[in-house]
Amino acid sequence: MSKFYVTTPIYYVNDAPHIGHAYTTILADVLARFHRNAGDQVFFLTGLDEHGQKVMQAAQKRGMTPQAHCDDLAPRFTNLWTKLDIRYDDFVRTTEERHKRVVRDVLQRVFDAGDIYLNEYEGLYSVAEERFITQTEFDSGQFRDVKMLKEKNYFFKMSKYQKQLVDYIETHDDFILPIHRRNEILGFLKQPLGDLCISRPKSRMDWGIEIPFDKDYVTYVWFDALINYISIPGYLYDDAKFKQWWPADVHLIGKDILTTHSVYWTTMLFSLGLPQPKTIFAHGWWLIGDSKMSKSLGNVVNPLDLIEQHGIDAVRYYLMREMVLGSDANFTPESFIKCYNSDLANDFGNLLNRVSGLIGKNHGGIIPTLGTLTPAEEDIKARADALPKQVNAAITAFKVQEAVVAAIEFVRVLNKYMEVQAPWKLAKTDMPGAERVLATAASGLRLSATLLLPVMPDKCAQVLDILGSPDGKIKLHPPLFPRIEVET
RNA sequence: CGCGGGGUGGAGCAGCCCGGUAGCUCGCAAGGCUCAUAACCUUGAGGUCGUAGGUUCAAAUCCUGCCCCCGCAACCA
Repeated sequence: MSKFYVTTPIYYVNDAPHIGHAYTTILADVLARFHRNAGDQVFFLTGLDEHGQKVMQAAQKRGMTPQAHCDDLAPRFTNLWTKLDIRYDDFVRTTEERHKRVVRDVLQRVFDAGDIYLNEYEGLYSVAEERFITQTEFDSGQFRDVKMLKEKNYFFKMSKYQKQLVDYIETHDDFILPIHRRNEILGFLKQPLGDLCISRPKSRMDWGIEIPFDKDYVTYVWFDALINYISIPGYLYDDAKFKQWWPADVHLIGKDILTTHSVYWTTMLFSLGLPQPKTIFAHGWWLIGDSKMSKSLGNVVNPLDLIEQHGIDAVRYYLMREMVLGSDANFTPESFIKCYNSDLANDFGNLLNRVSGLIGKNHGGIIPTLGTLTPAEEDIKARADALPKQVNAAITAFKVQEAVVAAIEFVRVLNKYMEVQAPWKLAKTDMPGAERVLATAASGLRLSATLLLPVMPDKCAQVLDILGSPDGKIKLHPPLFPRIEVET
């Protein structure tokens, strides 16, 4: 038995959650559930990033104080997580004192260690990005709201750790995944790394955590936010807890925030003398019908709509089944319906109906016991024995799609087995044979449901309840995944 | 030389890091079954894995060149 500490990014509270937030969080939940089922001690942390300029602006626009704005939006996230069946172990809000005190302490420590210095800087500042940009970046034309700004600020000596970071990445294969992201970062690190501006003068922006050694400044939102990964497990305040959980096993992130995690965060940890997380995993984006999801295009998918129509488990299944971790995936209602009908209705749900129906009709509703195996059952059993290992290996390698596919393929094997053995025929001539087949199918279905439990907690629990145990009585049930009929 | 992603049977994809007879789902055709959510099962048609070279006994997979497609104001996993 080991421990598993998984994090999601803490989401920036300037708007309502969308499918992207939901995806990352569901992914974390699925991994967490797999590890819990494997007997691991699990700590699953998610939460909200509530400081920074954009939050302040969003609040101003609504005529609210930043805190009131955050307090208003926070339940929209937590309520969604409830609806999505997310079982996190802790939920951090960066405006909480238990987080802020650690950020202040970290700033002080890094400062005392000589890794923070004050410097006057004049340069191009992107209001939108909340940071100074280089001339090259400005020339790219990708930044708006750029103005010349001259001010004193505190800088973190990121450059000091560049070599150490490169060495670390090169000697730790699983540190940044997938591999192409690792190469991307190594490529980025071939250029000299600058230092990171980590302060904002209150005169310009005061919605943040005050820097302990200079009350005229608050700290940069990323320097604040990243620390949640250690503040919540008790860094500096609960040694036992911190020792138990840190380093994290995986920081799940979207590919857009790879640099902040693999460069900013890692060098911060070096400065603190803390071990690095085992893995930083950057997944891809959900594209909506081949284009990026964006609010201005109006194609942002609200996960709640889908859930209301088809149930949370189907949505969780689709998201895990469809995206190869690390690549982008395409979200369309059509592909959702295909995936649902094919895997869940026709294969999984239908197999349950076949098995439970036959047991009900021919065997008095009592789930038969196995009896003597024939080669056909030996074959099923061999596959069944191999399956959990296969699924666990896939999960360990962050190949969630593979794990899900392996489980559903086994369901197809069972459907085929049923077809070949035809227990509905055997019932007329060979009752023990019919029982043997149905017992095998029921047991296989229980295994599939057990393996898919992390992905579809509710539906799989229902399957396990319906099929109970050998010798038990099946429960009557409506179709678990009614087919979605598409009107043409 | 801006950055990144991608080009695999009709559609959507996996495989590529760790070379070894090209796989899945959907669709299509024929057949089977009839317990089941018009679901299930079998067989078949259909691909020189963008392209030109290279390495190798062997390349979708590694290397090099080229072509084509997509995304890149803000929001944002």
